[in-house]
Amino acid sequence: MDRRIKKSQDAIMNALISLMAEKEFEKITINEIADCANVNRGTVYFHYMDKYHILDCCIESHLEQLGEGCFPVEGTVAIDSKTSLLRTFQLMEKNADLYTTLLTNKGLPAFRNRLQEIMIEGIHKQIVDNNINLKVHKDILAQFLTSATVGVIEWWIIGSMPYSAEDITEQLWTLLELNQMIPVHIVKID
Amino acid sequence: MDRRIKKSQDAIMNALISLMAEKEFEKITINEIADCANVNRGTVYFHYMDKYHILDCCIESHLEQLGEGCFPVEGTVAIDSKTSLLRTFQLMEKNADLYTTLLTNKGLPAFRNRLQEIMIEGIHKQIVDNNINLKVHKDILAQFLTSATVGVIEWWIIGSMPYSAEDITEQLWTLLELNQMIPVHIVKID
DNA sequence: TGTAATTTGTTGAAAAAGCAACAAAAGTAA
DNA sequence: TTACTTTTGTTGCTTTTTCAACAAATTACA
Repeated sequence: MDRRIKKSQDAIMNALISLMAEKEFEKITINEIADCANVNRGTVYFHYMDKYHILDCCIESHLEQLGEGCFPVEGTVAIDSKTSLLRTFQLMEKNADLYTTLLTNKGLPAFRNRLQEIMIEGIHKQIVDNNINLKVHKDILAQFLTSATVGVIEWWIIGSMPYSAEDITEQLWTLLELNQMIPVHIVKID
Repeated sequence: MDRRIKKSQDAIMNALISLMAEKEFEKITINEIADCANVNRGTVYFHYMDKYHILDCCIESHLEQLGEGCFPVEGTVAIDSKTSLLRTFQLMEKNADLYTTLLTNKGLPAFRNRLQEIMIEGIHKQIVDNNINLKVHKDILAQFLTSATVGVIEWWIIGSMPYSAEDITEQLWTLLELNQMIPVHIVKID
């Protein structure tokens, strides 16, 4: 890719993020974004339809980075191993400001939703791979586990990471394991 | 000025400085500079003749900034007041890494020389303005005072600023005052 | 020494970015 | 509401930047 494209897009997306840290997304104008990115307004329109499009690309870009950094399996942010989960927490810890902004800006569950969407793909595979004999429907369990996980992640990052990445991983992993096992135990007891 | 020009030039000059912090100027190639600046090699040649030209521009640019930040009188880096001197030390303290690099890179007295050149202009005016009745020729005194001052600045910045900007200013100012007075006293004693 | 690998300048064509100007839309305030 | 200001998209044109390719010069090294 032409290095000018990457430079401009990076500048524009970073500008949006840094503006979102200061003010509500709806109150941000294309002019401000262009100024903050030190880029001509025309350049913004050259790459993006509107600010919602920029936000989408921001989210995808950072989810992609999160995926690359944390998971060998491409295209999925899944909980397919304990160390993957740990790496996820560590990467979010490192860019806490960024993710806090993406998660807390008023009236914008976009990032949260996308994170959950992608995670649910991964967890489906995970459940299949583990060949767990379930009494609970797979889709229900998947929804249950991803909601729980995303919820914990969100709570942890917004609350200024009250535990270390290692601790939170350990605790969450225990819960995830427990919840994947419960159906098996029930079967055994029967 | 087209914002692309400023962006490219800034990137290229910063690249040179950061490379100079790592290795000898003579061993730096245009390729490295372009890579480090994240700019096409052609862009470097579009703005500069060669790496010496880049270095010149770096030096001028930072001397200009030093002048703007420190002296109301434009175009001169002069010791025309105690607070000006203090501001000079403070600005250099703030960008100590940069100035250390410019002053210490092997076999490159370019910055030092330019600093002295500019300072000598200012000190000439200073001497005239003060209407000091001198037994010593003006040009000799100017050379004497600028050499001394630049020497102290260089020693201070390279030696990791062993005194605060305030302290070094106070001490140096005392010496400068003394040396401008000496001829006067001699006259009086006579 | 001689050969290979880098670096250097330069070129031309294509893409991106800049800028100014514009009408339309949206927001503000009297 | 009406005026006024700002923002929004869009357009045409210019400049900068990129990229790839090239021969010449320099450097590395066997």
